[in-house]
Amino acid sequence: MNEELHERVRELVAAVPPGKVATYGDIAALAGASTPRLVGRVLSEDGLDLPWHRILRANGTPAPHLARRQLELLRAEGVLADGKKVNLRTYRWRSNSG
DNA sequence: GCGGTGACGCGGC
DNA sequence: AGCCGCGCCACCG
Repeated sequence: MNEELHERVRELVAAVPPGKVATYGDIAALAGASTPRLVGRVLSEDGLDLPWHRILRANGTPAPHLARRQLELLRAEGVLADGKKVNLRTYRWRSNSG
């Protein structure tokens, strides 16, 4: 595995500011990963020391097994969710042109 | 090398 | 609103 890529992901995830969120696809693209799945894999290994809760799926929903946790932590940062979905148009880190 | 798996994402029905 | 298939790729048995 490319440890550089691994670091890139960590850096990017850590770069997401409080009150904002990013998608796996965004992180993957910025990190240069060929697939967003790699992002999830990295977080599953070292996400413990990262603001992993700021990473959402492309539709604004968190991962099912972390959904409750995700939304709870985001809520503490001011990121409100509609049920299980977060309005990326409002909270997405950069690229929120719309 | 092969098949199954998974913090994903898009298209089709 | 749910279900399926494909692409993608490292990890595991």
